Amino acid sequence: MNVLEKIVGSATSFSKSERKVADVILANPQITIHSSIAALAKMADVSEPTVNRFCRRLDTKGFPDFKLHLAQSLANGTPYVNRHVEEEDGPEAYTAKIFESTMAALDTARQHVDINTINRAVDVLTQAKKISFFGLGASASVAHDAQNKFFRFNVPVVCFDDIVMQRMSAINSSDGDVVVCISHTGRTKNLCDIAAIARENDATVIGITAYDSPLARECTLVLSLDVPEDTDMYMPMASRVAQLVLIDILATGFTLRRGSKFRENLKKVKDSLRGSRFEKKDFNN
Amino acid sequence: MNVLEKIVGSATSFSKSERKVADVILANPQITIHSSIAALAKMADVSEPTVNRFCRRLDTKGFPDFKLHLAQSLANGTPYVNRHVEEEDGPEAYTAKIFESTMAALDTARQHVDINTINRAVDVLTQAKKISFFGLGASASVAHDAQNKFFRFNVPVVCFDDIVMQRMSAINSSDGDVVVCISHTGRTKNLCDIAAIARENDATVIGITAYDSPLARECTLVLSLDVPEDTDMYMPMASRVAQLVLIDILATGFTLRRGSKFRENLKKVKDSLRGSRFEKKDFNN
DNA sequence: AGTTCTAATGTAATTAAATTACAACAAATC
DNA sequence: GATTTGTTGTAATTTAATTACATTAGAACT
Repeated sequence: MNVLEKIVGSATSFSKSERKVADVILANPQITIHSSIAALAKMADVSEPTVNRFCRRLDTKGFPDFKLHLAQSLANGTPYVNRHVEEEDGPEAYTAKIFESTMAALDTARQHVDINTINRAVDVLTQAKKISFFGLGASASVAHDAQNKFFRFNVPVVCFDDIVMQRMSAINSSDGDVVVCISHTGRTKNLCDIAAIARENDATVIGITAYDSPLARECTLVLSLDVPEDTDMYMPMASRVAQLVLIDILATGFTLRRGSKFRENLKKVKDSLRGSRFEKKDFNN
Repeated sequence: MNVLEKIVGSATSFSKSERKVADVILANPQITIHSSIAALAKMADVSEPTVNRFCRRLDTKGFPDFKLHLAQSLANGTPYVNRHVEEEDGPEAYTAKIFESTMAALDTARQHVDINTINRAVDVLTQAKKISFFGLGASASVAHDAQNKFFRFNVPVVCFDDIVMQRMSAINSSDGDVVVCISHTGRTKNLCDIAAIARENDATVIGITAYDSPLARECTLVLSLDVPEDTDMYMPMASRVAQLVLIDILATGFTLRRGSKFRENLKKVKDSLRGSRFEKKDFNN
């Protein structure tokens, strides 16, 4: 919890003089961080030790330390806020807002994601005989992306964005196979069925979906992101970015688990593209 | 520009002792902000005034002021330097690093993106008779995602991740058609060809690619993101997230341009999914 | 209402920290 | 090799923050 919030939060437990200090700080936080304890004391019309005591009450070591925390609060506060796009926004406004709310979403995702589950998912994936990525609608592109990452690892990977193929694939799965079901809401009936079928056939099912959703119930392992989606636009935006980052994390975990020798393989995959590309030097003349 | 970046940036202009100070600070920024000038001087094995001069060189009022700036830099959570995944990172470390470097990438993308071009791209897209999204490899999933967004707008949209189809589609394009080519490097030969073909057939070609790349040359409009990609993992990660956000921005711009009546259409598309989903109430009992 | 106790606040002294002025030194130039 | 310029450190000074203690205000109890 940042200091500014803490000041507001513990407002009731302040004494009269501490109140005065709090008010001055909240009114001019930016000035506060560049003031000495004497200047602030004068502004709040209290003595210097009162300011010092105020700082200590907020679990800081003293005034300088308090300023440090305050500075951090101020820096943190502004950047990543979830701002909604409004009807009258111009290109500048909506561009900024979408970038910022996406970053905000990633920030909350980072805080909510369960490292332990990620680790277990990586475990499961590294030991998989075959990995299947299933997604529908907007999540289909996430599934494709996942396939694009994991096929580089020289593991059998498939990706289906079609219920019929998914269903057939699920029925054919067996012990040692891993099925990754991707769905933001976790309420798509067909995908729930498919997860159930895969599990009945002894596959390990990893869900990249909402915690406490019907799909989550069907999964062996649930990777939940808890990203607040801006539904004003009726399109999945931030949630899908978070899903992709999660895929990146799983893929990274995978490569790290495999060790450095394996990483050379990845380079080979990348190098294989050379022929199909313009080299930088070709272009610079 | 934040202090950490500034330290890295002005690395060359430092003297020998200042270098020592910079190294110590970059290595333990968190410790630095809680140290006195004496402690830091000792760590860097220099005198106190040297540290002070170092602070002043970075346009701060002195050491305490420098610590304030440093605290703010750190607070942003965003990466400074060396947020790359290391061999020995555990799940906690690599998860944090990937989230942070992705957010950092979005932040730089936001700063570099040209609003004017975005606006023109939205113009072009709203007036398109048909929109085609082309991508190969990792960019294919971005193209799919774009299709998933734009088809909701009731405009003819196609998406191909296959050079043959792309080529045929490009040849058949005509005045009023918009082709969006997606490629991080902008050096994929086949895609450059396809962009050229589309333009020869009077289509407007929008490139989501690197500025100053062969592909960029072939495009009518270039949306450049300038995201520094961490190539350690040999996989496109941050760049692709930035591309997706850009797609979100274009889609949002599109809906805003079309006005509020149009937005009701979007809701209808979303509502159409209802039958295929578990309702929240169904699940809660 | 008066007394006593406790908590809150301020004053003054102390300590710690940062900055300045200046001297010594190293490296570069003539 | 001398001189100049720039860099670094030592010691003195100044400034800021903290502590110890005294005072006051307010609450609780007689």
